[in-house]
Amino acid sequence: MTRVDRAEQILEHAQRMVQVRGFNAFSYADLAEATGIRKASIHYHFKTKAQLGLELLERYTRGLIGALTQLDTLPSASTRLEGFIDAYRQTQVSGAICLCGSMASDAETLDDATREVIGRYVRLSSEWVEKTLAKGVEDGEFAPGRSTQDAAASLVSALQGALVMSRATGDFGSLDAVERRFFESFRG
Amino acid sequence: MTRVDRAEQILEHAQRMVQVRGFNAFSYADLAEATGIRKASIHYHFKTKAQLGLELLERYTRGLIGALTQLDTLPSASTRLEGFIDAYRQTQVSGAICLCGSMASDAETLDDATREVIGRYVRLSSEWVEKTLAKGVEDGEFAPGRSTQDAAASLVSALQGALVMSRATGDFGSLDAVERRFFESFRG
DNA sequence: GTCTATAACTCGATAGAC
DNA sequence: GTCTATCGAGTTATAGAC
Repeated sequence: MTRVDRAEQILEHAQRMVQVRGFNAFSYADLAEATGIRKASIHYHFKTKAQLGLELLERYTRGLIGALTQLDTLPSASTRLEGFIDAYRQTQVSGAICLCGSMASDAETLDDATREVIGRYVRLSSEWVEKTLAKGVEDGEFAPGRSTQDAAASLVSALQGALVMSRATGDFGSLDAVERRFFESFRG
Repeated sequence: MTRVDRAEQILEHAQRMVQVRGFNAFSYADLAEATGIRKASIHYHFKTKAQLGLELLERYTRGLIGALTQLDTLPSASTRLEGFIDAYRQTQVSGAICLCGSMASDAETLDDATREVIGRYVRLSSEWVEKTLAKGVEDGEFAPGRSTQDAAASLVSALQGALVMSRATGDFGSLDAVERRFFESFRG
């Protein structure tokens, strides 16, 4: 297997493990078992676990940017925002939480560079929602009056929280509640 | 030191560590250093780490029930809800996240009994908010029309998420945004 | 209750052969 | 690129003295 393919395979498994179990609850031994190569070979691709975590987040952020670019091609602000929320729903039904939400929980055990990428992901999300919301208001699709900035920050927090809570309660309904309240507040 | 005092002291330190670093990122050695006794003595009070985690959550839930009972003595629904949100703000400024939010992130590494207590905590919170909101509407303090159940589930998710996100971004403003939007939606 | 000592294991990481 | 082998440190947990 080529270097990039193998690295990609490792990142794929590692991401899933972080999203399901947490960054401090999986090991190179787990990755070795999942990929079918030995621990030492994982170190060849990712020298340290901290480095693996950083590349995981950078890759995840690239994925976000790609997804948002895709969503931007949709015709209305509401369909774009529905698509955004749907991505969280997909994460939820797969039994995972957001990679950044998971790593933010362990933030104090990570280095500054890694924490910075998490912050950037959250800001990117929030700013995209705010921009999309403002466009919707501008186009007359949404009712004006509410703060688009507060709405964006609230939505991102609520979606992140809903994923974490639903895994503990087994109740997936809070994500729907978040979505309903979000759109309700911009109804004319 | 008596048995109960020592156990209480250990729980106090352990809770802080879980809220700041995560359940899988602190050890009996850390607790030994914090309390000034040896690792083996910690095991005398809490046989296993899983047992410590369970007792941590049960104690935290008792704290919630006590706090909600206190809040129920306040004169209006809005002051009660402000008090509820303020508790999250205090957690935030102390650099921590909710104990249940932290452990919910590691939920897949915990046993069923422990997960159950987390779920109970979330349900208790959400039901109290819903009840308080409904009372406010009934008393004419809040405008009717919105689903109190959706609002409660959204608020709890958003507060939990805001704590996690703010630690990664360094921006404490999302909690204020959540609060403003929550009360805004019930304004006449 | 708290101690010392240690078992049994897992962790991230490295050296060096192929 | 992947392997075997191993290091040193950390982990939870227990036995038994005081």
